[in-house]
Amino acid sequence: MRFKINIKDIAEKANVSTATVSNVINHRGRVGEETRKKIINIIEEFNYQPNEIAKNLKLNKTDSIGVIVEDISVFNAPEIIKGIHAAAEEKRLSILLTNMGLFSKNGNQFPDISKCKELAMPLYRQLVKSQVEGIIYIGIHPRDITDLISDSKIPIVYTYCYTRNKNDYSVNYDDEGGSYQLTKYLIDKGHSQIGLISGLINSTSTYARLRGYQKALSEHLLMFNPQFVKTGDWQYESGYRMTQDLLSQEIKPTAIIAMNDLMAAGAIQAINDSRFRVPVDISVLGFDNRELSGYLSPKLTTMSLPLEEMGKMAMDILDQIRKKHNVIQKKYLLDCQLVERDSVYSHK
Amino acid sequence: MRFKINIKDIAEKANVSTATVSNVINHRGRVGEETRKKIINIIEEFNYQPNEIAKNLKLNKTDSIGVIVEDISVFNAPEIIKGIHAAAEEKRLSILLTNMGLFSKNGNQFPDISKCKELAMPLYRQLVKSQVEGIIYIGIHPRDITDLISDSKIPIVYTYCYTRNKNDYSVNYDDEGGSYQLTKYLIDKGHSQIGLISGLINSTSTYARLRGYQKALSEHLLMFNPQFVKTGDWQYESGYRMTQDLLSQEIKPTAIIAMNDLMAAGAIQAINDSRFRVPVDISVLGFDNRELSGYLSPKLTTMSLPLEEMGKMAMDILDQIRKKHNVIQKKYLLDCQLVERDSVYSHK
DNA sequence: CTGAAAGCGCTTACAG
DNA sequence: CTGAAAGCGCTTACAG
Repeated sequence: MRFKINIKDIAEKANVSTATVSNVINHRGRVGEETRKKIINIIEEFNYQPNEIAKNLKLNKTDSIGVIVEDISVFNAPEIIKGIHAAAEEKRLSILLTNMGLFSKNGNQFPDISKCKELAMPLYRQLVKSQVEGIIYIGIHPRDITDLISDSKIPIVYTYCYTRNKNDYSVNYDDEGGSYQLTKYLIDKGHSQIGLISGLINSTSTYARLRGYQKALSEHLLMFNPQFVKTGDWQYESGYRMTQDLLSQEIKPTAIIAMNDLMAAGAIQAINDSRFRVPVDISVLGFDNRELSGYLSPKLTTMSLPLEEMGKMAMDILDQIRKKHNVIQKKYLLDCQLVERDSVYSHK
Repeated sequence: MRFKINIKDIAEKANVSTATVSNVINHRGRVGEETRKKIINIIEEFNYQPNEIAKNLKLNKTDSIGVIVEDISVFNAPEIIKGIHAAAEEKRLSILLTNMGLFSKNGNQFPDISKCKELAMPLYRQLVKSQVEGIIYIGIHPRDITDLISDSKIPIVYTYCYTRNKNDYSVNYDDEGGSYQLTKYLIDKGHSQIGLISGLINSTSTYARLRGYQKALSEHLLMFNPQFVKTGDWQYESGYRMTQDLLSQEIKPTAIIAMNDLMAAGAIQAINDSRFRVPVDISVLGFDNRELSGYLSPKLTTMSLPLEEMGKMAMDILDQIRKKHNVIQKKYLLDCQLVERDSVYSHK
């Protein structure tokens, strides 16, 4: 006695062939109204659910896509995955999720590409065997991961990371643009002495954000003062220390942009611990719009990353490829959005 | 011309039967060393990956389990999923993840069970069709969801939520114990006037935490003073307001336990905005150990939830059931752990 | 409108 | 040690 009922059982009970049952389930072929009703009833009576595995094998498609996330406990992952799910639901695709646990295993440093490969390939192979029709790879940090997965037979869209390969798809946010917006926002509020606390210098984001900062400055004919740029390491402590540095200088900035919210939290703390106040004496801006930014004192004005949209976009691209539509553009850059809160003072 | 190579292709190229190829792939049956080597070489040459879908159909098992998460962007989800993945990897199981997006669609209120059911059932059915061998259901908030999914043929483990059904499996953290620990910790530091800002009163957690608080008090022969208990709604603002209430009373607490970190953040802010200081005048404790707790000023001492362990445990239980082992215990309660930081003052 | 039959890519009990 | 054949639960082109 089998545990699960199958299409043959239904066919027998209804005194029809499996072909007919299949036709009514899939609303195809012409089936007499009588027969159809009888079959529907039996299906409901036995709560029959067709075996997708068998269907997939026969049809040689799975309507499923794989996701490899470098680390699900890093702040960007849940929102991106959420976007992927929203788009997948719409397209009736299912998601096979795998987690490398890269951050947990390696800390905040980027492991070298070969180490990543070692972690990623087993997951990739597992997804291939499971016949996923596409893969979304979610990076832990925007960076070049060329050749992590070489010449895949199934399409891959990289998000929150990218490759140098012209044929690879990637969707990222506009780091330079976000930083430009932040700087311009400050300039528009009358600031001209703007400090910058950068992330680690081996990071693509750091450079892009630095470019955005310089671009806004030069467009508004403001001098770029290297003294105002301090190198942090993305962590709270470095935001604190670099702010102390900035405050100890002869000429002090009237505003500080930290390249992420964690360092901005450190900056606020350093200022609060000094004789200055945020934002009246010194404004502080963050980047990322992480949860904590809304609970600092004062609440932090920061740049929100289009994470959910990135997930959606990645899924959309995969779907286009799946449908054999021509996807012309390979590299996407989505806009960030300013979140105004209470940490910036207007001098106008 | 097919795109993918299959076992038959390999068999032909090696001049053997598919049975033999299958035997070498699965290390079963006796195959001559010569033949084995020849086949291995061909497999590698063509980078052949067996089709799991076909294997699954034949073997009538999928080695995959489904996860239904009520909302992946709620703070508890990523860590639980991480734990699930860690355990799944070890057991060589794959994860089919689905997201209800409950919070995004409904806000912080608990939607009624019928609304949840409407959202959950399609995901459940999809997982059943995909032949998952078990399901882990991750709640948005600890609560009773009896009958959300009724008499499932495949085993379900509920985590971060539970049912009244004696036969259902669930794994949760010990709310009462956590709250007891927190209160006792304060008492041990010499506090006797301890304020409490609760969550919404329709919440199981709120009651369990209240019980833990009262238990610690009475065990140490301290009076329970209803004036010290204020009802919040889990949000920052309510923590702020309720703390103001507490501060305006004749007898002021020397410490405040907020039932989550968000309200604790509000409490700290309210105290900082008054003539008192944290922690010298008033200590503040949170619950949940969310990321922001480490960036408040002062850094918040709080209760860490065993999220990753919950995920692991849920996966372990499913694996036991899958292996037809007898799983005696149905309901699990995992311990929370105190995270000591800077928001508590010792009066000893 | 309905059914018989082939086949998707595997595995396995059995025969040799 | 190796292979022929059946079968997992579906779908579909074809015949009637």
